[in-house]
Amino acid sequence: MNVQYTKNNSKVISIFETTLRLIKDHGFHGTAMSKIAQEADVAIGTIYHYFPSKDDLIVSLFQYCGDTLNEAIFGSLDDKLTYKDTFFHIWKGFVKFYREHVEMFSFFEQFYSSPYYKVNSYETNESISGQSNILKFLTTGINKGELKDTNVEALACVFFGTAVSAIKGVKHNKLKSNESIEDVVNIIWDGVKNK
Amino acid sequence: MNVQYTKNNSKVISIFETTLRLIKDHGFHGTAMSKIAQEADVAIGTIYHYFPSKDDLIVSLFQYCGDTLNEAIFGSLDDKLTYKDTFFHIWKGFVKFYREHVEMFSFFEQFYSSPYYKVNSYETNESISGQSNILKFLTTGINKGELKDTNVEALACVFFGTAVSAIKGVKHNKLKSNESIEDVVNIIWDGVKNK
Amino acid sequence: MNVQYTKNNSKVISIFETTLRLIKDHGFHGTAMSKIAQEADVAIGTIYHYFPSKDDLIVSLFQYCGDTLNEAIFGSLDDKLTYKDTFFHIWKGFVKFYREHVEMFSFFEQFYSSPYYKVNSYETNESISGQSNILKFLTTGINKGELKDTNVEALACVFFGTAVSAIKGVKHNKLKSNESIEDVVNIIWDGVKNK
Amino acid sequence: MNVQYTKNNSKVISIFETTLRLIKDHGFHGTAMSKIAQEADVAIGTIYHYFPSKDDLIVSLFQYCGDTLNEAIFGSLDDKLTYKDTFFHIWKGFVKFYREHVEMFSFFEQFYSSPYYKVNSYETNESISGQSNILKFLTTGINKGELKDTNVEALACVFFGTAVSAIKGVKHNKLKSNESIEDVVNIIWDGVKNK
DNA sequence: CATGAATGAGGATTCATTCAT
DNA sequence: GATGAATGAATCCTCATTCAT
Repeated sequence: MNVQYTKNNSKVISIFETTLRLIKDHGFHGTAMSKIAQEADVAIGTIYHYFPSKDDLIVSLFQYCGDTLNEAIFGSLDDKLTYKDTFFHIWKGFVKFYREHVEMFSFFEQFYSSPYYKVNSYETNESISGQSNILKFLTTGINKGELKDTNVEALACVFFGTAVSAIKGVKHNKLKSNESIEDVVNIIWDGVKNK
Repeated sequence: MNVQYTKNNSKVISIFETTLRLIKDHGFHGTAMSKIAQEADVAIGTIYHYFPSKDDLIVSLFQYCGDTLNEAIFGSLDDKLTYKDTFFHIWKGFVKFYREHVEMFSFFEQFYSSPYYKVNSYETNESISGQSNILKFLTTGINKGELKDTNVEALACVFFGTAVSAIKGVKHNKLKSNESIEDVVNIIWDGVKNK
Repeated sequence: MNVQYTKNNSKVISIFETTLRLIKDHGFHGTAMSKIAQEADVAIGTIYHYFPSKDDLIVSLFQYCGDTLNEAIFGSLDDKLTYKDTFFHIWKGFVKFYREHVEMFSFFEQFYSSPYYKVNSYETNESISGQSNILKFLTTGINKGELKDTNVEALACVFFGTAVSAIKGVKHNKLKSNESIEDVVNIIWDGVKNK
Repeated sequence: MNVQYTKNNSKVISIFETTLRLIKDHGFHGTAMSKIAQEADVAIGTIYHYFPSKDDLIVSLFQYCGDTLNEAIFGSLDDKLTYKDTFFHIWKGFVKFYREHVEMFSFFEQFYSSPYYKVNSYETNESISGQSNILKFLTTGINKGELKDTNVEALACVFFGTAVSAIKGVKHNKLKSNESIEDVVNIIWDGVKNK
């Protein structure tokens, strides 16, 4: 199914959101198609009208979440900020987004650690979940001399790794305050910055 | 099931290892009990003789993996190393362990992002997967003035987040060399160290 | 499942009748859902479409049998008969019904002596299996001075006990003729009648 | 297994009593051999040492219960009582016995309405559960002119039917007092007595 | 487009029974 | 005699998917 559909079709949106919610609570395989239909208040046949299979629904949902994420983080960048401020803005935007969209975080987590991930090619996923945008941003940082002159992938590893870990920390109540989160960005900025 | 059992019972070990391998390739729910039995070369009933249910098997497996991990990482610490060297040793030990036990990494990933995680209490999991040991180590670092005087949880977040991310990077072929991994530790050490 | 369904759905009827037959021959637990599906010529899933579980099927079947029984016995009462004649009519109707619906008798016998019975409340069962109708009839008899002025429950005990016993007698070939059955009613009528 | 064993073997007795209790609460098929072993505090192998199969255990248990019943009711008859008094004594003995041995009543109920019953021949059962003794007693009554000159089977039907029904009545709390039970015997005596 | 009854392969679990110690 | 680990056939139930209306 083309994701464009999404924006104009309330049934599809309802299916997406319901699926997201159910997956968060019961996992992929604890979420039956019939349950989705029931909770989204559509007929099972309707889901199959839009999505050829459950796998297809999951993958489309992955697209849907990726779009939402990209929109939220890169849709609001301010050109006038310094590189450092942009770095902080993006990293915190990441964390903020997932704190506000727990189901999506949960979905991504499960998606990446499931066999679904293997089906789609790596590159595809990258662009979907905002990774390629960030890789570009980090490369720029190296070129401008703002970041250490190392392997971008190492920087990306630090960037994403800590972000994901921070979100989990919040989720499981280890990182309790916004302050703690601020601590984390400060630490990694000290790690990645040049000199 | 008592984990002690584990070490002296070849059938249980066989069940554990087989399950680990199957879960890595097919996910939790893609791994049928009958398949485990078949591949572990025991009868289905035998599995149920040791584990009341599939859930129970999974949770016991979690314990088993945690024990193995702890043994591997904290069983070989050298008292004479400097704090920094120990920091590098542990972080790299983490990454090394999972590179050598891909099935366990895969298992943990799925476990934490699944509903199973909710069953066990948070503290339990912490001690199992070596987290509490590392928290202690980081606290020591703060007290000795080796690490920044911030929230330990923030440091832990950086420590684990990057380690996990590095392992994934290796797994998905983004971080290709040992060098890249070295880059990551260097970056975070610069981030967490005092001054 | 709503029993109303029953009367207009040939699949449900087929499931009911098949189950009744199989239970008579092989008992509750000797009757596998798959067997029912097979013999009723529906898919297993279809049974589960109408009944959430085997237990639920059994309980619904209990309702179905109760309805059939009530209809048969109380659907054909003649107002003009004397009390005594009505007494004989009902008692014999009871016996006749079960002689003609052996599977239902067998089912009830098993149902009442099984743990299923405990699930439903006592009153419910009473009305289902025609007991409350008969209690009313006996009470009327006492008030009219046709029956002994004792505890209704004692009368009911005699009424049902002998009827059930007579049916079993026929079933196991002890009571061989209609005459013998007639003997039984005569005996109890002498026992319950006033003076 | 020969029932004689029974009287001198505490393990067998324990198995019997445990089985009886479990069957009362969970039914035949809700009572697993392993559960019996557990609760009777013997090994599964031990049960199979005494009884070749579960069926065999059930049938032996049937014998055991029958023996206990016969002993209780016919072991204490007083020759000097009148026929009527003996009639009352036996009928009430029946009811009393089962009130005091609910598990046995429950067991018999289930046994008779289950496929086990069909395995054993009719005559066998009769003698076991005290039926043949009572048939003799009723025949005597006819010959002496104490009872109506009808089919013995009809009398037996009334005798057993009401007794069983009375026990159930007590069990399910319909017949609340001893008085009510007395009412029942009085009613049937009026029904069966001569003239 | 939308519906939901019907399907049946597949999976978790139970439990009577065996047998080596 | 007694034990209990091991077995695997049999069972209940789930759920993705189809298709006639």
